[in-house]
Amino acid sequence: MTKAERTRHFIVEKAAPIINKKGMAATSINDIVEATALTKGSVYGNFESKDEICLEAFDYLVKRVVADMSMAMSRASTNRDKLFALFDYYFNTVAQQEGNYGCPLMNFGTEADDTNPVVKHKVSKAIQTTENLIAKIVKAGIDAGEFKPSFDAEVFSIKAFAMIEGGMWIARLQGNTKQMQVIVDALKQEINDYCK
Amino acid sequence: MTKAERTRHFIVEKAAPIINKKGMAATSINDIVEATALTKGSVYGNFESKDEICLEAFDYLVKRVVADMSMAMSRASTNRDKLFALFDYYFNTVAQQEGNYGCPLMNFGTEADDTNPVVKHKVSKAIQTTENLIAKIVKAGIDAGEFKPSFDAEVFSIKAFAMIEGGMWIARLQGNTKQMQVIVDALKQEINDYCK
DNA sequence: AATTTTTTATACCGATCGGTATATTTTAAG
DNA sequence: CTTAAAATATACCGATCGGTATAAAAAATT
Repeated sequence: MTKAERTRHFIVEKAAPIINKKGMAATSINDIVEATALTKGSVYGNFESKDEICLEAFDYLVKRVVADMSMAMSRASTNRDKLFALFDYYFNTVAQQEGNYGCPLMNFGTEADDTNPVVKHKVSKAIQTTENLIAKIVKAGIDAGEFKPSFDAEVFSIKAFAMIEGGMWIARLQGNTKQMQVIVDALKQEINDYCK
Repeated sequence: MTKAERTRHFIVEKAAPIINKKGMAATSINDIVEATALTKGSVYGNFESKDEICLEAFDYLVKRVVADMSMAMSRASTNRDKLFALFDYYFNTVAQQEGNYGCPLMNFGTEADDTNPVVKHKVSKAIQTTENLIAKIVKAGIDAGEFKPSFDAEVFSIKAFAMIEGGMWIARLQGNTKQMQVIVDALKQEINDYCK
């Protein structure tokens, strides 16, 4: 790992939470310079443009969410518990307000949808990946004889993901997790209803 | 209605869709000057700051959504049909891509949640109002003997609103309404299940 | 250790940002 | 029609924007 690679990574690490919080357009190079305690010349020696930093920051944030989520689910043995762990992960991250600036998919996606086709496409793919992940677990549960075959994996994955993203968005704006709790409980209830 | 009042309204009308599309921070006074074909002096003769324009634009957009939604629901006679009309309204607005830049609550809320407490509070109130509206219709349906008393109005309103906001967000990023259709169908299904 | 290459710091670029002072024009009151 | 008041246009402000040329410093190669 060369010095430049390490510095690139360092810059992304410091910039990502700021961009996730303030938005891409509202985050200035100066914000990043201050956060890294580097200079503008150093930043532009490692990145071609602010846009490139934003793209890498997005990838970094998504990778971290995926890693944390996988970690949380890995401890579960049944498919039911995997889904529960997934929902709990989302609930817990949004519940801990400290240093949590919301789901990067939501933040980057909402800003990019009418202005930044590259980011928009990245978010779109991440949405599909997450939904597929949920559907896959449901299907595995059906195959394992854990869930009833009438459990519609596609429909549930769409409903669950939309509800979780919507719920996290509401929780952040309301400043509490009351409604997110209702949503997670309802999703768990639906899973239990389809358990044999 | 004085000239100034008319001009204020005119500016808000022209600025609102731009702010909803690009975001508050990314929309410049120059964007508004161009859209209105006025001059900067004229704009600042009618508004104290860009912030004030953003606030009025938000109010304007929300009022329009509420008006359109009420109109769509007014044609329904039963509470079931009112809920159906509400869901169809959201589906139809997100389905018409032309000139639709997404739900103002979603756009303003996501940008404001970590940066603009005033807008954040406005969005928070609007979320509560919309959820209460849904819950109220469900309760009215129960009272009218239309729905089973086991239909939990609070839980349903939270689930439905989160799912619709999440669904519209997904539809805009994916560029199609496939998943929003699944969501609306699922919500209608749930209502029908609670119909007597 | 010497030298070449890479990385970082300084100083600056034109453009644009939100906002304002003031002159001109338009509107409304008498 | 006159005139006072309100609204609009012009020209400008300092600050900040993203980005760059170049010099100084640090790292890597020999």
